[in-house]
Amino acid sequence: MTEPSNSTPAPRGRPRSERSHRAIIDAANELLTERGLVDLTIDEVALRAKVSKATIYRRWPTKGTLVFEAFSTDFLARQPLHSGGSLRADLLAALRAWIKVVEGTVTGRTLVGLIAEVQRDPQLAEIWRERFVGPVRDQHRGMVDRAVERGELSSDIDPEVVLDLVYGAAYHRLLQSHLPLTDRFAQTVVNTVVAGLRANHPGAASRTSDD
Amino acid sequence: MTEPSNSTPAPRGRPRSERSHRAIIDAANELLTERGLVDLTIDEVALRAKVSKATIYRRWPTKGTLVFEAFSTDFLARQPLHSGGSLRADLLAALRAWIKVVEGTVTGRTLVGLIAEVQRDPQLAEIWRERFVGPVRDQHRGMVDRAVERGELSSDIDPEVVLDLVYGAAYHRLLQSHLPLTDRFAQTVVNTVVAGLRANHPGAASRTSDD
DNA sequence: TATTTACGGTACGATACGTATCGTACACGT
DNA sequence: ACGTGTACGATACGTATCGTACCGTAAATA
Repeated sequence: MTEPSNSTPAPRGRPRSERSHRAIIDAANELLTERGLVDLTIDEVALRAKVSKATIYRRWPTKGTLVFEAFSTDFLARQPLHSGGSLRADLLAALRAWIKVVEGTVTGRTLVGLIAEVQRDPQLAEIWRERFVGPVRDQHRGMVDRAVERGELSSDIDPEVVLDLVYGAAYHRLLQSHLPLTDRFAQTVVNTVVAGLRANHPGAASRTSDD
Repeated sequence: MTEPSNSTPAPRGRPRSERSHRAIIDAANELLTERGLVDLTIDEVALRAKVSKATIYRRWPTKGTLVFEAFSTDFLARQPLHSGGSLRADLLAALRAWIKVVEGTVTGRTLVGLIAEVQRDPQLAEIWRERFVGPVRDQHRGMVDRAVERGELSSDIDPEVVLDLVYGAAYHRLLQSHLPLTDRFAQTVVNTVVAGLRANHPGAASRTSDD
């Protein structure tokens, strides 16, 4: 009883190769760049990573979960926090950063592919909500919450709807690709939403100066 | 030269069976209800419609295009025009109608599945934009245009962004399913957007009375 | 040294796709 | 009536990809 009930009881047998893990993720990212999520096959990932298929399936049950891990690590690191100025400035900076990451990029293509995959695989959908939508929205909601704390916004607004308006509009253009994600679009979206919140909730009248 | 160059030159050979066409669409809709788009197979549609697979592929090149036709006929008929009152009233009525059609329904499931399919098949994506996104947006844009004509809105607003805000928020909840499409959500979305437009474009100050 | 688990390699069963072939059925024009 | 052109049902086929099973070997612990 030297180590009574530590979180990891005792690793028996041959441990999983961290090297293989990295090689798989790297190969997946390469193929994501070359072919996109739809035309990426597990067999090819295995070939590229110099790993057997079984080694991949031991770690990830489906293509979707593997791609999710390869994608999310990279994506989340590239979404910086914005809490410098006004709500308008914060939202605009965040939306611009998002557009820069997804517009015409491999990351954007993969994001779109994953959202499609999520609609087809309920198991992936759960992971998606818990490990992507949830955390990202928590972070974004912080911008709205801080505006309320500063007294810039009335406390009776619904932060969820604010996020749905701003990011909903952006995801809409990304997925339907009826119109491009221009900077003018970002400005109009943020200006309209922020103005709408102030007009409908006149509780906090201070801080009309922006930038 | 009795009929010089009529739009249809001359129907040679055996004509395509309208009866088979209907049977295929009906079978597809049945299977869409029972299994959903992902688990619908062309073989089963053929079996159910008492039709050979070749007959299906003669008309539709892929599963996506077939399902699109089965879906769109039904969906578009169930999206009535709203042009009775104010912009706020029109948008709210349209959004409520949309929610009623898609929330927890087979139609909603199929819509989600088609959007996913569109991200995987560029050929379907083109059809989708031309025959669904385009027409639906044209219709919706009419609500905004009429508000400008009535003098309720300034003419320098961008109608596209208005649609992206309202429907983008709605599609966002449908696809990410992080939160339900409640009636309160619909009200808040429309109220915020309309207020934001008025606050940012004070050109037209009349008609503040709603409903 | 025995046990346990991961490993690479590869064969395999299961689906579903979309195409091809065959002989038959149905339209039109002569 | 007959010939031509196309659609039809039936069905076989090749391809693709998935996820699993099995082999003997490698690397860790007890």
